[in-house]
Amino acid sequence: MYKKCTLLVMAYTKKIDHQELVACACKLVEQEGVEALSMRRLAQILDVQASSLYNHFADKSALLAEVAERGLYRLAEKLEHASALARPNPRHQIEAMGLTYREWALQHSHIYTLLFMGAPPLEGDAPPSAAATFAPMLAATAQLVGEDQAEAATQAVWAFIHGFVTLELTGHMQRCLPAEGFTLGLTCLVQGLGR
Amino acid sequence: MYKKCTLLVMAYTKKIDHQELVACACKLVEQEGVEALSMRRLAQILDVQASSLYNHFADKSALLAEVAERGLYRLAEKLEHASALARPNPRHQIEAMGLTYREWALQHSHIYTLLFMGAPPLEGDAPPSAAATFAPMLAATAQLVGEDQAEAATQAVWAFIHGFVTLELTGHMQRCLPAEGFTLGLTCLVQGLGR
DNA sequence: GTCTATACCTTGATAGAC
DNA sequence: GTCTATCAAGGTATAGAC
Repeated sequence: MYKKCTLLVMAYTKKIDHQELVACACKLVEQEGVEALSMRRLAQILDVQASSLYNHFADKSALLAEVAERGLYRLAEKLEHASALARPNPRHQIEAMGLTYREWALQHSHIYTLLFMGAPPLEGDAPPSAAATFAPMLAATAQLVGEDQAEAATQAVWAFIHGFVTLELTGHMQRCLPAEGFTLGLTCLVQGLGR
Repeated sequence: MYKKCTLLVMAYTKKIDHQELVACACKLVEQEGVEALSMRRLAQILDVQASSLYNHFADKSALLAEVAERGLYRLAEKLEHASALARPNPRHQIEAMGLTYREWALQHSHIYTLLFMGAPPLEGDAPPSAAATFAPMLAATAQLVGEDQAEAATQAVWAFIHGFVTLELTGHMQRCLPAEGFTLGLTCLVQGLGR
């Protein structure tokens, strides 16, 4: 009797923790990609009805934004760490960040795709955690080419790394061992920038 | 009477020309992107029922492959032309191809997205028109760094250009004038490769 | 070769009971 | 906060009449 009563009282009470929800969404995206993340699928994993999810965020895009931000912070941490290890030589820092960036992107391909291969960033023009991601690269390039050209140099280095990674991820660069072109290009680019 | 008879005879006869169909699909993708290309939409534009389209290709992916191949040939033509104009200096050729590539990609953003930002190429590992696209770049890099490193150098240059273009197309590089970082990076990369 | 009609799937999101 | 039930779209593809 008491048990039954307890169960009835327990019905329709909190089952979802927000952090757990986002973590689950991250995991799903990381393993199967953005297109695998549907309300129904996510609800099924959390053992909940799809409509219940809407009590925890406005719509799907809000959830995806949280997933993306989490990923971006992870990447930023890695880059900062790599840069710190290679200090104080800016060339070494840039090359180290490049290798780290590529490694992370290949290991978290679906998250990376969500971050940089999809639609433009949701917010106006200044993502919240984006600044932290590029800060170490900006610092290193500033040391290498001066403050004036730091932004352009960062763009160039980022473009190269991002381009290489995305070509690998989309399967457009399977011939020959890709790492060769990567290190060659990164070295040459840094060399060219540094004079 | 005769008129009516003629109309009846004309009914259920050929309305779709294959070339026209592909051209229409190209136009639609070029203007509104791949996701805008649905069987219903395409049929509506051609003033035909959606099911009729299946008499002209097996499925949607076959149609998309035709659209992509057409675009790739267009790009290949542009690159070949740009390279020819800048001969015989390989550095000038590479830089010219880079500028042309970027220009074409930005002008045909949706086609470019279809070509290089989506799933891996459909065929096993050797696209038909891909070779033609990269031939001039391979020739120029071979002249610059030798046959041995030509492939790696081509990968590096391609990665840079592709990366820059895709970051522009996805809106991840709107701050500051992007062309600055592009020419800077391309010049430095070519410079670094050529010694 | 085109037509009508439809089967069958997916998705995001909402209303109202509890 | 969760539930059931449902809406409103959208997609690819097929069967069979003409």
